[in-house]
Formats: sequence, C-alpha cells, structure tokens
Amino acid sequence: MINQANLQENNHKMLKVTGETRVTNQRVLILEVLRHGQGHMDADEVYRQAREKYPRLSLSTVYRTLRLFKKQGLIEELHFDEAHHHYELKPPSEHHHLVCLGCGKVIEFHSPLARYLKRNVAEAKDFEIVNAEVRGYCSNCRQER
Amino acid sequence: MINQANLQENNHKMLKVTGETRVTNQRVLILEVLRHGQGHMDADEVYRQAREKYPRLSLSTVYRTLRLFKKQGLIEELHFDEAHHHYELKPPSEHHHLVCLGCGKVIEFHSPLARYLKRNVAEAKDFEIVNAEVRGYCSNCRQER
DNA sequence: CTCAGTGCAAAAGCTTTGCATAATA
DNA sequence: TATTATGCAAAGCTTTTGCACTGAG
Repeated sequence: MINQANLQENNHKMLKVTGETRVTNQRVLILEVLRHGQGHMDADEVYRQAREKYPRLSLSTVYRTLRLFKKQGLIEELHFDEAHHHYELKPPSEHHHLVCLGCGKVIEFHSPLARYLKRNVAEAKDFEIVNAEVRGYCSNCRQER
Repeated sequence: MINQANLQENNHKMLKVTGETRVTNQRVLILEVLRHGQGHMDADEVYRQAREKYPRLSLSTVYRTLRLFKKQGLIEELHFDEAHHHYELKPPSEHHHLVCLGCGKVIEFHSPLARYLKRNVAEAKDFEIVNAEVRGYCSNCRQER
C-alpha cells in the first residue's frame, strides 16, 4: 500500500541520511523520478519527467542534483555507447569476484558489470547474468614471479 | 629494425585492406599516432599529436577519421569515467566466456573487459587480469524454467 | 578527370557556472 | 536569519555539419 505521502517520506529520509545538505522539493522529486525510472536515464530524461510534476524545475538543478547524488553514492554514473551520462539508483548489490591464479585469494568487488556486458557485448544480450569470476594475478603474486 | 618508411608502408596496407575508401596522408598519420599512443587517447590528444607532424590537419578530420576507423573495426571506442570518447587500436584479442549454469554451454565473447574493470573497479586496479568467466543462464535454459 | 576527403567556420549537443533570488534549517 | 539551493541566461566543451577546395585513384 504505497501512497504519495509515504514515498515522499521515504525519499526525504534517504536524502536526510545521506549528508549535511538540505532536503529540497527538487531533490525529493528528482530522487522519486530516479526511483520510478527503468534505470539508465540521462539528465534530460530526468528533467522532462520531473518537470511534469514541477514545471519550474531547471535543467541546471537536475545536473547539480545528479552530481550531488553521485557524490553521495546514491546513484551510479554509467558510460555506455552514448556520449552523455546515464544515471540510475544503485542496485542493492551486484558483486563479483577477482580470483588470483597464484594464491587463490578471492577479492569481492562491486560493479554494474551485468549492465555493462549487456550493453556492450552482443553475446551477453540474451544472457541472464548471475555473477562473474575474473581471474588473474594479485600484486603479491606478481611480485614473486 | 623499424624505420619511418616501413611504418608508413604498414599503415598504408592496414588502411588499404580495410575498405574501399581512399588512403590519405591524414589517415595514415592518424593511424600512426594511434599505434604509437599508450591507448585510450581522446580525439583532441590524437589531434595535437598529429598536428606536430602535419599542422594543417583539422580537428574535424580527426573526428571523421576516428569514426571511420571505428566503423571499419580498426579501433575501439571506449567509455570510462569521462564524458568524451576514447580510442585505441584493437588488441589482438581479449576474450572471455559466458558459461550457462543450466546447460554448461560456453559462449566466447570479446570485450575490453580488463580495461573496464581497471578503470572502474578499485579492487581490480592492482590486479593483472587474465580472463573472466561470466555465469548465468542462456535463453534456452531460461525458457525451460 | 571525378568524386571522396579536407579545412574552415559555424552550429549543435550536453554540461557547467555566475549571479541575484528563494527557501531550508 | 544565515546560508544553501535554485532559476535563468550565458559560457564552455566536445562533436557534427555545410560548403567550397584539394588531392587520390
């Protein structure tokens, strides 16, 4: 049972928690747009959707807010085939592993790798990615060689 | 024993082979700059280096040539943290595997994944990546579930 | 000789910034 | 009330395009 007031309340909390910055209507709105979006929206898409609810919003505010959210770790800035940036709310966690072929050490890392592959690799487009294991040599093992 | 004439000759061949387009001094020069570069150069870097040898070169020609090379598969266009494109000569082959957890099918794919990870993942920066195995479900297996 | 390629300048994106005004804490 | 954030307009960058000229084939 999600209603508008709850959403606003939620967004307000997310913003409040994140830093010492102010919670403005614009920021709440932009966060809401990002939450409802299907991921990878560019600044202009956010702008246009947000303007439907608040036409006075300016594009500069969208850019400034996206930069802020990124700095706060609220969103990811992704770089695919296009020249301009795309943003989406960070997924709960997509993590993969680096496995050292020398000592077997496993390093967990977080990255929107699935999205990258689906965007950039034809063969991965119709593949439901679960996780990835990247193999190689850690710095220790490289030094010993 | 590499000399200038040989390089020019080589570049000429690479260009000649690639298509039905003309081999101009500018294209040979830009290819040479890309070959000598340390990878991931942006258009302006290519422009500045190429101008040292041929000051009349225009930036538009660089952009047009990079687009041509990309279309011909001679270079990769990469997208990292910056807003503008980067180009580099394609490596002989960096390939990885998609492994289906359902049927075990292995699909080889090519991607500058190592570079992507080194750029975007802190944990991978000091890791010498050999290959990656991406696991998930192929379209067949997804349909059967 | 022909037509693809080039240089130049102008335009077209996308993104950032300066400054006065508005709104949060 | 004291700043921070916003809106607007202008500027900044990177990239693309129109057009007349040049040069490869």
